[in-house]
Amino acid sequence: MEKNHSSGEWEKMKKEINELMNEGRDYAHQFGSASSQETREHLAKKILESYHKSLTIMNYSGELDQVSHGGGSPKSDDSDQEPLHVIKSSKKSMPRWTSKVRIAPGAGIDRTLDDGFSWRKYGQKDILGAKFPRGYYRCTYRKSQGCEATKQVQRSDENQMLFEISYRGIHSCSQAANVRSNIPVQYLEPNQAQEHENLDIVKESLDNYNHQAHLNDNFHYPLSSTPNLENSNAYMLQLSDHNTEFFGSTSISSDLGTNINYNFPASGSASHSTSNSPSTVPLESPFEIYDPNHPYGGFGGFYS
DNA sequence: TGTATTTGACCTAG
DNA sequence: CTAGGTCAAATACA
Repeated sequence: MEKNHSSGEWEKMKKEINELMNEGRDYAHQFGSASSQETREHLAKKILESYHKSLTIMNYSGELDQVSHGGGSPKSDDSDQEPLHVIKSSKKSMPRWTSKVRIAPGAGIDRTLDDGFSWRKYGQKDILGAKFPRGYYRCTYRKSQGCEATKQVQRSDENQMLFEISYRGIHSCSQAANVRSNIPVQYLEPNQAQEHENLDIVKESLDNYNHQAHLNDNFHYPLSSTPNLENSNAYMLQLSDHNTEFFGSTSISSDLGTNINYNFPASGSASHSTSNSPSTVPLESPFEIYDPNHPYGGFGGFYS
């Protein structure tokens, strides 16, 4: 993707965005240790505000020149999609966010990685520099309902109990209505690398974002329009209505320590979440630690 | 027998 | 050319 902004302008924006993001991160951090519901709600609002401002800046950031959705998805893969209207829903422009999921000693992987949706594995790939292969999953209902959602599951190198799950695309299948919170709720640990990574993504998506925001002058930020951000998914759905690329990052942590017998990826136990339980995110899962009902939890410091 | 997973080949962006 | 992402035939499983 090309960057269309003058470097001066971009630097300025970058700085502001960075500050706002940091602010949001701090709030998110506090959020993690907040005891009272009230405080958490307050912090959640602050978090949203910070990111709202960031988005506003991005939105404001200037004219967009030519669309460059050259990226697009390579394969005929997308061709089974209905014809697009204004903006092609390229893979790159799909909403994307990442969850870090840590498996708890007692909980099985299946459970831990079960986000309530049904996924079918369609590939696995060794990733350069990563000890473990990355698993590629797509929604089971892709064919029957044309659901484009996909996810990638990557086990962390250092911490074998940690999985990074990248989601892409919004579920348009019938499950979407049933699954309440497919995004684990947690705060993001302050992390330099993560910050940089996120900033890069901000940068990368900026053009796309601006362009699309431009096309949708009346961009409604869900902050006010969604009285109850029941979950981040709802949030994403809204954004996706505007074809806005954004990303987020949440990280789940829990106490752990022991090894558990796990055979990702070979045995495919990674995430065969045959959706029987949309209401999962069970109590014994690590997710419980961070009140899954909390409206804003999913922002975990970085959403984009 | 139908559905899901595995896995090597293939495709494309960078 | 390489690495990441996807396809699709073969295989496993219920």
